[in-house]
Amino acid sequence: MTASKDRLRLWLRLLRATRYLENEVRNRFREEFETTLPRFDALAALSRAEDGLTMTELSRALMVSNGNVTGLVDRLVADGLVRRSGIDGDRRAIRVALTEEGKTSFTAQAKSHEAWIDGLLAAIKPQDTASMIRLLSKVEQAKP
Amino acid sequence: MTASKDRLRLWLRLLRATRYLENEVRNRFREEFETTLPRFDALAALSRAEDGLTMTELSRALMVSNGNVTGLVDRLVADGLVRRSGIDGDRRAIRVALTEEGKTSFTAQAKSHEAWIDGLLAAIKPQDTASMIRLLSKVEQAKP
DNA sequence: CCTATATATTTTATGCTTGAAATATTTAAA
DNA sequence: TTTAAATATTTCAAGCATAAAATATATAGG
Repeated sequence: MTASKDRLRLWLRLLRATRYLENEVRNRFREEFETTLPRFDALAALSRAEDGLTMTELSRALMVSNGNVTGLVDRLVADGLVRRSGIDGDRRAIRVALTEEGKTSFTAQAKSHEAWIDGLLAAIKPQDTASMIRLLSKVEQAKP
Repeated sequence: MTASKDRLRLWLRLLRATRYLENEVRNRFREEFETTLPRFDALAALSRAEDGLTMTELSRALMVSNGNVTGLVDRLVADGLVRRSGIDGDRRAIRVALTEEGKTSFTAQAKSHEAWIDGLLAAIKPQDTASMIRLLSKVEQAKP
C-alpha cells in the first residue's frame, strides 16, 4: 500500500527534522550557556509549575524514565538551579522546584531559545506553522 | 510577536510527537527483536548503500557524532550483523557493510517497523500525510 | 490490625551520545 | 622532499537514557 509507504516517509522526515533542530539547539545551548537540552527542558517544565513537580510528574512531563530524572535533578541540584523538598502527607514523594538562581537562568535561556527557534523555522510561513501544529496534535491524539 | 510564539509551539509539538513515536517504536524493537532504534537506523542506512558506507558517511546519514558510530558498529560487528573492511587507496577510511545475517535481520525488522508506523500514524489522513512531508521538508531546506 | 497491592523514588547495569583530544594517513604547499 | 593542513577514525570522560530490581511508604481489603 502506498499510504503505508507515505506514512513511513513522514516518520523519517519527522525524525530528520527533529534531529536537525535538536543538534542546532544543543550546540547553541552549549556555546552560549554551557548547558544541555535535557537540563533546559527540565527547567522549562518546572517553570510552568508554580509549586514544583514530583519526580514522577517531571518524568512524565519530559517523557523520559523515572531513573533518568533522578540523575538529571541530582546535577541541577548540585548546580543550585533546583531544590528538592518533602511533601506533606506522603513521605514517598519529593517536590522539585526551581531556586531563584534557577528561575533567573531559565528566563535568560528561554529568551534565547525562542529566538533560535524563530530563526530556524523562519522559512515556515505562519499559516503553515498553524497547519503543522494541528496535524502534529493528531499524532498524539491517536495514542491508544 | 505571535508568529515567534507559534513557531515555538510548533517546535514543542514536533519534539513531543517525535518522542512519543520514538518511545513506542523503541519498546516494540526491544520486545519483538531485542534490539534498539539506533541499531535499526544503522542497518537501514547500510541497507540503502550497495557497497556499504565509510564511518564518516554513516555518521552523517544518522546525524550523530563520529565517536558514536564507532561504538555502535563495534556492537553490530560483535553480533555478526555488520562487517568492517579496508578501502583501496585510503588506509584511513573503513568500509562498513551488512553481512548476510545483517541483511536478513534488517529485512524482518523493516517489515514490522513499517507496520508499526502505519498503525501509529493511522489517524493521519493520506492527504495530511502528504502535507506534513512537504512542510517538514521545508525545515531542513532552510538550513543555512 | 495485618497483609497484599499499589505508588514514588533510587539504584544498577548497560547502551547511546556528545565534544574534545589523540592517532594515523592523505593532500597540498613551500 | 619536507612540512603543514586536512581528513578519517578511535579513544576518553562525562552526561543522557533505558529497563529491571530494590527500597520505602501508602492504601485497601479482610
